[in-house]
Amino acid sequence: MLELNYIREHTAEVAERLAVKNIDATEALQSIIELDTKRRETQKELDDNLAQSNNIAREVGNLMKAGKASDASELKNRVAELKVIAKELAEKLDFIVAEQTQLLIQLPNVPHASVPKGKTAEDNQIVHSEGRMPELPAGSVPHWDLAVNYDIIDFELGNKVTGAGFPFYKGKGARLQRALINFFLDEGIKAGYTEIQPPLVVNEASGYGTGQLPDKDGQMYFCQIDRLYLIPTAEVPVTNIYRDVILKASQFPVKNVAYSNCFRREAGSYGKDVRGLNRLHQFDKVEIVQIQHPDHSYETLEEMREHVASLLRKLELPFRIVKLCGGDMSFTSALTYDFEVWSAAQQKWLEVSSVSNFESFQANRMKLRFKDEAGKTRLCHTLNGSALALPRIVAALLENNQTANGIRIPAALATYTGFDLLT
RNA sequence: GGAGAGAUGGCCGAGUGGUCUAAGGCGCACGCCUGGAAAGUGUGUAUACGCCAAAAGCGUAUCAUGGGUUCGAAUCCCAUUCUCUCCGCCA
Repeated sequence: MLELNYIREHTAEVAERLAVKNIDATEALQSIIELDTKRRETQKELDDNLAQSNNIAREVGNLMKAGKASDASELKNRVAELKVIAKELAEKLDFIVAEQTQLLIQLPNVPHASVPKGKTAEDNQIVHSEGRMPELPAGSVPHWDLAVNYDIIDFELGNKVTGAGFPFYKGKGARLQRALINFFLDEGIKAGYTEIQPPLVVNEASGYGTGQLPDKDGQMYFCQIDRLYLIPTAEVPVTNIYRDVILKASQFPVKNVAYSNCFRREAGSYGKDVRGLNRLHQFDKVEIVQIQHPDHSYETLEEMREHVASLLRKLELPFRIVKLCGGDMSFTSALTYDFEVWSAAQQKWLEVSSVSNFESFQANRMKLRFKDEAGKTRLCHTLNGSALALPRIVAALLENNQTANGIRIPAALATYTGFDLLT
């Protein structure tokens, strides 16, 4: 949620920057500001009314104590009158605030000044490329075939037991999953992150805190009877640790790394993009989250970007980094780098990580603040990134490293799998 | 799931209808004292919104959350959430 004061003081600028995300917010912003004026007027009236009531109640108390109860009845009536007005004002205020919040909560984050204009992924900026795209031997196949040939991932079984998008990992496939999770976590810990094991379901307040609600309501699995959501990413429980928290400036940067299953309904997805591991309803991901002083969040974004790059380097995967254009960015982000690995058999780039700075957008929703040097309470900046999401990494590892003798496992990972050739 | 008890400021804890912007203690910050430190001592110590050009100041709200009773609620009533104890079930 954007900060109200900022909107009030930089209305034109906010509208301009939201236009980069292809959002015409002029009308919404206008309404928000009009509502804000009304809100303040109404609150002033209400506060004054309540102040009068409080004063009279105090007088009544004094009269009672002085034994002049009869003198108080006039005053009691006066408060009764004030109360009628107060009730109306309170209802009016609630209504205005609800309307304003509704508008505010639907407004996306403004993109950073460096974000390129654009509508779709086509307009994203490639900012870095690295690694060699392998020439695959004749007879090479995509990972969904390798999964069957080596009996390591069973999609059919997933269909039977649960449904599409919930595969079983078996034998060395399961071992490979576990190896990747441990590798990613260990690398995170080495980089100074504290490991967290979060709950896999969250309540409504947490969904709002990180911005999944109300924007992505239909994309999360929902457990009706307990009103809990299955997490689409560990970002949600981990960032919400800091909901309603006031940090000390000395605690920056807060660095957490968490492995979790992620659940996504992916409503509306179809076609060949969902083949094999390309898009699943349940998948594994290690997520890094940082909370930082507003003055340093962009340095932190670069640091996180470098961390993710180092992981891909160690996995010997060719990758590129793209800076997302306004139209392709998420609702909550101010600046996002996507990481894509080259999937040699599919002959395409697969997104494996998204590293974002949310500035104060999430912090404002969550009331995540800190005391600055002057003792003033201010909003923190939050950042997160996948480091990394497993399925597409597995797809690329299997495809890129297939040989006549088996699938080669990169050295950094072989320590964890216990084998350097998957046969 | 059943029965009972409870939820107060960063923490502990007092407070069962009016002076509660909540006693007392701990912690923390700053000062005094000291050669320095400890001890001692003094002062301060929440959040949000609003009024104000701004600071100071003032107003309103907040004692788990949401309603209600009352001129007046931390205190009484109702609902919800959470915690603890006992019983049941159970990885």
